[in-house]
Amino acid sequence: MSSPEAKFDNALSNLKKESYRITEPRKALLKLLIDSSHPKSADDLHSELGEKSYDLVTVYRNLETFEQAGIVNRMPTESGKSLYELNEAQHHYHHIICRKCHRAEKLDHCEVEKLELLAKNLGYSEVTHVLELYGVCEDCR
Amino acid sequence: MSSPEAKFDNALSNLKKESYRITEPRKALLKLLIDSSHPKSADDLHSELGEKSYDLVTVYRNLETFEQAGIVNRMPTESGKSLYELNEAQHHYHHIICRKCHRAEKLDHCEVEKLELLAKNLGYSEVTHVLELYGVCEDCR
DNA sequence: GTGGATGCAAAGAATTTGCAACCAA
DNA sequence: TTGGTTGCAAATTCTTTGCATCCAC
Repeated sequence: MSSPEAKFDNALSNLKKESYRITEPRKALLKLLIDSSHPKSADDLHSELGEKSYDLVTVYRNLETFEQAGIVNRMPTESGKSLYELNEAQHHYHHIICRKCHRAEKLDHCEVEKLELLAKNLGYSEVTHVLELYGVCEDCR
Repeated sequence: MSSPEAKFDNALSNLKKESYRITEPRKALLKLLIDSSHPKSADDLHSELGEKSYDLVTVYRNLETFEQAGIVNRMPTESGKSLYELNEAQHHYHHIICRKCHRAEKLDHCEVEKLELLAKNLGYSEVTHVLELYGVCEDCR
């Protein structure tokens, strides 16, 4: 588990590796993502940056850039909007998302390897998966 | 494993149980869903009904009704649109979806019970999950 | 200086809502 | 008959695109 500073530097070097530029909006977004305890939507991130600071379009474009640089993961949700979180390559996990308040909480463990193997045996390549659990949290009940 | 006719009758009785009415568009949609070998989008279903037969809005509204009656499952996908499939309570499975042609194929097995238990222990109720695998199929490679 | 990045406006795609006409029970 | 259902139009929500300006390298 690395420090926020290390994560930040690591993300910057990933960007440089793909010859993306280091800009103010990108640095601000990265810091936010690194400090996030749970996955957030483009809109959440935009609000947290301060509505007027950078355009929502810039947030979307950079999240896409980050995804391509392997810095963040995008996960589509039941509600139709996507959430983004830092890609912590070390360990793979999923979330339980509250249907009411939409907060997401990490769940360690992932047992999907068997299914991925099955898919590969069926002839699929570049296999990945999206797994999210939904429920109603104590506070919302 | 029940026959298409049995599935149809079963779906109708589910609708009646919740005092939803049996209408032509609903019957047509149910038949389509029962005959579907893979999950489909609202738009797919609308096209297959014949563009002009029933309104796309009606398809959306009825898919939502079906979901509430427990007749279909809705699954959000990577691309942002949702797919619908008949809810076959007997056995639970997931799909591998091709990133190029978007066809979905069933995968038997599901090992997510452990994660659901974890979520319940964290205080969540009504826990369900969405799991989809993505890859590129042989034909698209 | 030059090509990638940004902001603003506008377009797009999927889905939802309002309301009058309609029809299943 | 009457309240659920439908169709049409329009609104919403999330996300993407076009284009002129700007700035990181």
